[in-house]
Amino acid sequence: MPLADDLAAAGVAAGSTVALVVAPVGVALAWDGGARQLPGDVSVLAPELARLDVRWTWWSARESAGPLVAVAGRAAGRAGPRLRACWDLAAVSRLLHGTSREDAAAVWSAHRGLVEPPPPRGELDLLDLGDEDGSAIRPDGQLSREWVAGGWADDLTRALRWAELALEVQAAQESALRALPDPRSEARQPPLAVLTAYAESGAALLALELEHDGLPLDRDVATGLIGAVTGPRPVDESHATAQRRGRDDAVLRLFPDAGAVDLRNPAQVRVMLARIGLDLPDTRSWRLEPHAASLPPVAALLAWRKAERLSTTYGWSWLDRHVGADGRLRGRWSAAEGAGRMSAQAGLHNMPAELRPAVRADPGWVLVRADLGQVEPRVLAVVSGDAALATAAREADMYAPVAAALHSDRPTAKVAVLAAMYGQTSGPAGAALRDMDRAYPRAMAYLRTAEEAGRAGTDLRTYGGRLLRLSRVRVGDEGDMSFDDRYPPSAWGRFARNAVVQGSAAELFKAWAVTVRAGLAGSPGRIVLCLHDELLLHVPAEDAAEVSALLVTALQATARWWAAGSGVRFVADVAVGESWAEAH
DNA sequence: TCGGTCACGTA
DNA sequence: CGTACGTGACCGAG
Repeated sequence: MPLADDLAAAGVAAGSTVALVVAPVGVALAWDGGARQLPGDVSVLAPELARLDVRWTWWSARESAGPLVAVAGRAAGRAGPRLRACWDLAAVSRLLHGTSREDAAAVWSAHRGLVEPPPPRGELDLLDLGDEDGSAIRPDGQLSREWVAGGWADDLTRALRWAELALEVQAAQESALRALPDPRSEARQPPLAVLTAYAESGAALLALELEHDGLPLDRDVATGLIGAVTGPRPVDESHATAQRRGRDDAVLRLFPDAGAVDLRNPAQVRVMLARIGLDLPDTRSWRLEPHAASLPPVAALLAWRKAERLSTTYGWSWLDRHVGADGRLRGRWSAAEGAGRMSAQAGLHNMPAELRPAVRADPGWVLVRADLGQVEPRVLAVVSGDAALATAAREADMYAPVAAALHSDRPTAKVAVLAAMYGQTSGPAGAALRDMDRAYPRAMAYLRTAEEAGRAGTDLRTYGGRLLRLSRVRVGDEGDMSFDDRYPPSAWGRFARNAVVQGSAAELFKAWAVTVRAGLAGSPGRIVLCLHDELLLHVPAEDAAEVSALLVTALQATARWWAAGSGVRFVADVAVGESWAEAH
């Protein structure tokens, strides 16, 4: 009997939650009131699984969906069935509990309210096993270290137990999310936090697909761009050294007595600059910029820095390490980092704009780019419930009405809004900030509340329910506090003020992205890059118009539930081109 | 070999 | 002295 019919007969309704565990020997499914063991290779089972209309629950997309994503692309072809709705316990755990780890041990301990155990290491230590007796849960309530290390994969009976535990965690996570207050001015079902869990789970799956599919990059174009800055690809190490020397000398010649100054050593550069009369606290480019016009050596140094950046971070070794033979740039993706933004390695998120011409569609395909306009101030209008700011956010350009309300010009209005969200304390925004307080009191109060929570060490949640852990741990008995080591106390307030806006915007963005992904089902087009407020899609040329429309309708559909009742409008700018640069 | 600092790319 | 992120070169401690 086909699996779909089997599950239907077993009472699994469309859209219901089914836990999925993928083991080498087969697949285990568990749902409320039933279970199945499906022996066999996942590559054979994958297409049928992908066609089922259920919400897959897995410990993490990487563990369970990884094999399916790899198989679906290969076996089913580019337009084959894709996994649909899911519930990613690791992603939701990060949302609900504000933890950073995604291993099952951390997910489980957060679920049971236990101390987070040490992260699993590569190899099992006998000491780890303690008095484990082979069962999944230890006497102390933690997950078995053996199971966490992959012991669930030994046979289908264990895989099924692993699926049943996933089902338990899912139910607890969902009811905890349902218990959170719905922040929308028009509360609806399902609650916003549950919808956010769906989106965060989908984003974790999307992250895996981004890793698998890669970003199309034309090696020849990239070679031309890099070569124009650094010279031709060096044939050996001495050639590379000579190229570097040539670039260095062109700068050093312009400084008197520069001699053997190492341009890569900021201390030496600072001394060198002092000799031409520039006494600066550091040598950062924004400090040098004002002197570039009057001092040719400084202009040369800044140009050198740009070239050096390209040759070290985005040069030949970058190309060799991260671009595959198939012309795809691949790096590891994370669906939620810190405040909740996606992040990516291999330079995918910080590639210099000069290299964008190298991001090129395959022949017969195009890149469709869409970015959200003024997303953070619009998000602030939604999350703070500020009626006046929401009215401004009904416009395509919301800074125009803000400028009118502040009796200022548009640039000043923009700086004032950004300054409020980012916690800027100095500069020319001061007066405009006081006007902001008068015009948008609820938005400003919302930000101030977040800042005070940051300073006081009180946990916060984003609009979608992401826990921002701001509480400080008491370290010594003298009461010295240590928060996250990254932040000095002076920055805690600014961090929190920004995190509630940036994190909520990231939730909207991911909800949009997974809606777009769903809209691409059955077509060969793919999302190939997520960049905080920008999506880049690789699609057949003949699909360009349809996909462009999808990007807009998906945003409207997302905003309907995300910003329900706020009146805030979200806008996207869409463009099509052969390259990323052209699609701007 | 490691962590800290500086620097800089993107949003 | 606006926030977030990832990356690489250099330095000094171990």
